[in-house]
Amino acid sequence: MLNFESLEIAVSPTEKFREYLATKGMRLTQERELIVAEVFSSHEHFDADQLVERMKLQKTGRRVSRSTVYRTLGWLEDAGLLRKVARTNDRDVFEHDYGYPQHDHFICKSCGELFEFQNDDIAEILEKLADEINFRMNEHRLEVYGICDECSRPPQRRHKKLDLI
Amino acid sequence: MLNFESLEIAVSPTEKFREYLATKGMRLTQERELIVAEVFSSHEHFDADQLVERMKLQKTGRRVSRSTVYRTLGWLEDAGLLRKVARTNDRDVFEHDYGYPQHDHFICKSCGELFEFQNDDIAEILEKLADEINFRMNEHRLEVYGICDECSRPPQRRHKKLDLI
DNA sequence: GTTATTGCAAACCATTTGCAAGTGT
DNA sequence: ACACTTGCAAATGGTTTGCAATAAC
Repeated sequence: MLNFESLEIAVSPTEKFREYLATKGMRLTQERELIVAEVFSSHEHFDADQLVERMKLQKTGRRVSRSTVYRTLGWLEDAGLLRKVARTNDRDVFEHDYGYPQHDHFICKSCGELFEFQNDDIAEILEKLADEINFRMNEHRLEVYGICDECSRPPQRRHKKLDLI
Repeated sequence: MLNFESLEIAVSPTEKFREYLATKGMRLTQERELIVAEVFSSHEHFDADQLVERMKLQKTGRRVSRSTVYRTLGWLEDAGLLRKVARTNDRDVFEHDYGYPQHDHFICKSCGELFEFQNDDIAEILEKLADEINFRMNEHRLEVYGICDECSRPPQRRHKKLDLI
């Protein structure tokens, strides 16, 4: 029996989304396809508003409304293509959750920058702890707050993205 | 030289809040005192709305407005007495962050229940990782999602608090 | 043709804020 | 008198939703 699990990256995000939509009797419309394309054109974290802006910049004549962006983000999350990673400036921040390894974030309280890191030991510890209370662990979100290298340096040019993000 | 760090639990939450307020030229009013008392009367997690309700139930004639509750929550957070632990049903969820050991949570996606756990190894691993990128770590938030023991049992009576919280 | 989808504008809702009246010193 | 606070009502701002027009099959 073939192990399709290991093949998942072989399917493009768009294709995976089409499959998800199919299970809901929904269609992969032009708008949805444009959104998936834009979302997966970069690995950067983003929020709904930023995505709306990026959609406006697309050369395609097709305009995508804010409502459609919001609705589609929800489905992309359901489909396992995106996940919310944090909340910055009162906005949900998304990142790719497909074809992208599990990881967590250091978040600079000064500039708001996110730094990804990956560590298997933590997941292992969690498995063990979950087991003790018979908790069926699915996933986790780990945000580590502090001050990043750049921001902890003497007064000089530094990040200042807190209200830009 | 005395180590005051280790004495912090000796000061009551109210007293600590008074000290914080003093540094800001602010007063510990009756309203604020009632709120701190209510907040620290139980170790349960809560959101602003729940606290507003609890304030209404207090036998004191003194009524505390929603605005005051919100404002005070912010200062309690600043003062290090409370911290936001999660977001449930679009609301910020708070818990004690004073005289209470660092811990994290298992969150049941079925019933919404939070289960606390405590593990030093994780913090240790984080310290090491933070060090590698020269990140000055202050604190972290770890939420582990999954299904709790009770909810993973066969169809029977079970938690159903998702929209009650 | 029928059913899903879009964009718009309005609704929602937790949280914040302006401000006049109130309170403590 | 003075400076900080409160409660109210209104504003904010991200996100959601109702609905008539539109597009996909």
